[in-house]
Amino acid sequence: MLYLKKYFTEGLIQFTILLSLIGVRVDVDTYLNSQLPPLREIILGPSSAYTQTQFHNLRNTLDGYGIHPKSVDLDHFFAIRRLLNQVRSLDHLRVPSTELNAWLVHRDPETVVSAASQSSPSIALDNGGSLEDVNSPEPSAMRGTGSTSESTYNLSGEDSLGAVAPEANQEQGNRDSVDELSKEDIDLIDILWRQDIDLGAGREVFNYSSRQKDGEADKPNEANEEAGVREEDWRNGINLQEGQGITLVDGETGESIPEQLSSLGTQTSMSLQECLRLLEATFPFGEESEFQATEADPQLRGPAENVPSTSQGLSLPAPLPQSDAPLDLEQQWQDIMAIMELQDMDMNNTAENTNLNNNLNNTRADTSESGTMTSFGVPQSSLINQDVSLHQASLPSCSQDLPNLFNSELDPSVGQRPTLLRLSSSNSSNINSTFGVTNLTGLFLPPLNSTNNLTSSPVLPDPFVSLLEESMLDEISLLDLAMEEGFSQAQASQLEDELDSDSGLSLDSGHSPVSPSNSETSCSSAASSSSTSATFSEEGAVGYSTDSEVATAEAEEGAVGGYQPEYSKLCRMSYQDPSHFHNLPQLDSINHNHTYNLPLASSYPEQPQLLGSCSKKCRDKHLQQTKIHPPREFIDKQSSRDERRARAMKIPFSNDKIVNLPVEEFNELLSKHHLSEAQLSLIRDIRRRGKNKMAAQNCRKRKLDTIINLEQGVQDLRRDKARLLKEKMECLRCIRQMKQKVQILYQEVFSQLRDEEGRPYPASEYCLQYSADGSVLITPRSMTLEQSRKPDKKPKDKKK
DNA sequence: AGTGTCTGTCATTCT
DNA sequence: GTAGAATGACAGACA
Repeated sequence: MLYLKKYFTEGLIQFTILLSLIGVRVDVDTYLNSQLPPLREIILGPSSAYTQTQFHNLRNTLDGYGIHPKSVDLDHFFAIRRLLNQVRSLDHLRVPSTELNAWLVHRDPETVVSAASQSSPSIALDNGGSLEDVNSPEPSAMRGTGSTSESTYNLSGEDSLGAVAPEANQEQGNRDSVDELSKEDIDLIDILWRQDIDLGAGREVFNYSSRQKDGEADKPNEANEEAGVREEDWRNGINLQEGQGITLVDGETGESIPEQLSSLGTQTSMSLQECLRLLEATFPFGEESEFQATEADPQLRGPAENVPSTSQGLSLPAPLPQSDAPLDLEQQWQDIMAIMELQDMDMNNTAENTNLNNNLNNTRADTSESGTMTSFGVPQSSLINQDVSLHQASLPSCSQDLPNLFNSELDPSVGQRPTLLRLSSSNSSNINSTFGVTNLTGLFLPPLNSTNNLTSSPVLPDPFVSLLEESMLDEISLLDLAMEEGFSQAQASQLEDELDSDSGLSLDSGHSPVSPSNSETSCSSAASSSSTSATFSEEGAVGYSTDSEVATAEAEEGAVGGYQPEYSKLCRMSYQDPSHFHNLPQLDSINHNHTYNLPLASSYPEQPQLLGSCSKKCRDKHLQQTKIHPPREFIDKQSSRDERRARAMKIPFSNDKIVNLPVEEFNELLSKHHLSEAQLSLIRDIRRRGKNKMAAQNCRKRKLDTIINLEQGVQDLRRDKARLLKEKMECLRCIRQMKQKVQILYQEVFSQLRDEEGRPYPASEYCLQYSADGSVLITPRSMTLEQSRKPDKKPKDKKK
């Protein structure tokens, strides 16, 4: 059933995408500002970001059930996680992967092509992955958007967001009354707004709630005809809001207000908001300002230009300087990964259970704390697995609206909402290929984009863009992150294939940390092989052996028969301490014998301990073997080739002594015994080979240690890099804020300046100049800084 | 049958 | 000069 729905939904989404591609714009974003809470709840869940749910803790405390009774996906997620933890408790990394592909499909409200309405409820889609949930199913908060488009909060009264795929099993639950929830959410938002007012947040943050509160009578889904009017109104508001320096006409009251100030919203600090209010009261931003961002990002505006705009002739400035240059999406993604990884390391060093979603959430949380960055507000535990595949069908104006979506209006919505976003490693390439640039930047820099609407100067660099431009996380970063974050084996391997690692080291190619291959496996396999290799034909003596004697000796060994070299190897391998590599899951599957300096199997008295360190299966095998064969034969089986040669040559001391005795003692030992030349030669060969064997083992161990250390160094460097990137983002953000403040103050000062006749100075002819002593001078633009001051300029002290 | 891994061994260099 | 360590290269066993 789910599959049927999936495919059906896929068809719908593809159809919607097709519509958007041929110019029939399906634009959701224009709804976001006025209708945001419902839509937001559709996408991310009910507005409860301010509610302190214990959602985050549930992931760790519960076994996955009962987190959110309305969310089937969440239950599924926790069930997966529970199973995952169980599996991990077995020291196996097995990550069941759910896959989600979120498609952002926009439609043009004017060209009423409701993708959802034209298609049937169950939207099936996805070429690569299954669109399981875009809306992050919240039955109470959303209404089976897949079931009917009109049911989705009646966004504009007549059409709604299409192409949102629901969970099939939530359709019924999603048919709940949206009106009730909308109202509840409105009330909740209003309450929260009041709280935030107390905390100093501006009302601008809650445009929607204020709107709803002011006109609570006209709920979104009450009357379509009213909604049509209101839709037009808020479109005005939006577009004016987006316009730079354009006086905003309130959509409902018709008042001319500098609404664009409000677009700063939450991303500005309180002082800045106060400043904005001051500006709001002082001047209407009616004239062109030199600070206004004049050109929209071509990438962002491009689609909008090709499509009938909803702005009723008003421009969509969208000053997003970060998009001026085409971004390397892969770099973006890798940088994001790096930051996530950093935060993951910061929050949980053990971090075996952390996943990418947690990282995402951590990132969001951090940025939310920082106040001006993104504030996704997605519950940390709500994001389940690691695979997010956001397929963006069209993004005409998403870059402008998406910020708002994820900004203040979105924050409160996601507290309870299990947005099941997953980063699919299998779709990692899809992410790169299908992620719109604006999508990423909009996701992670929404507030900044919004502030750009007001006063951002074009020269202001977007921190994230510059960050992304400069940060080049290597492929190993992504791959290792995927491995560390618990990607499934298939996903990781696929990711690895995609990354086309050129590393000559194949530490983990054969085995995966997920694979249940451990020392026990090797032991058991060796044991099984030993049982099958009952007859073993010893190879001829090689090397320095003295040949005839040895040949005869080995002929005798053949008479003994049944030599099983696996057995000694097996038992010696049991000495290895796998915990040594537990911190490196990539190395878990390497079952080398790192007990290089331990006594070899030739030291017979140690065999019980050797076997004692074997696994149970190994010991059982050993007992069985000892029952069958006499001890002498067993000793032969435990012997190495040199030992057997030594025995054949009747060397009167053990190979252990031959190899490990100091030179003086060794020579003394040789002098004590009357040995033939062949025996002496064999002894020296045995000693040489034994020494070299240990040397080779040590050499390999050193190699491995070197690799481990290098890997650790890479991790450290990656962590440092991510930290530095984060710091850079913060710095850039602060710089941007400061510039904005300066610009605002500039405009405030400039707007209040009057010449002798009481007329304001035209901004096109005059500008303010700052002097070193803090004073501000107004000078004609034609004059350079070095030119003499004009006689009519008015120095004015500037307060900050 | 082909391939990758592990291990032992040899050759060589260096200490 | 010898012993031994270190290491690259090779081959056999094995999965």
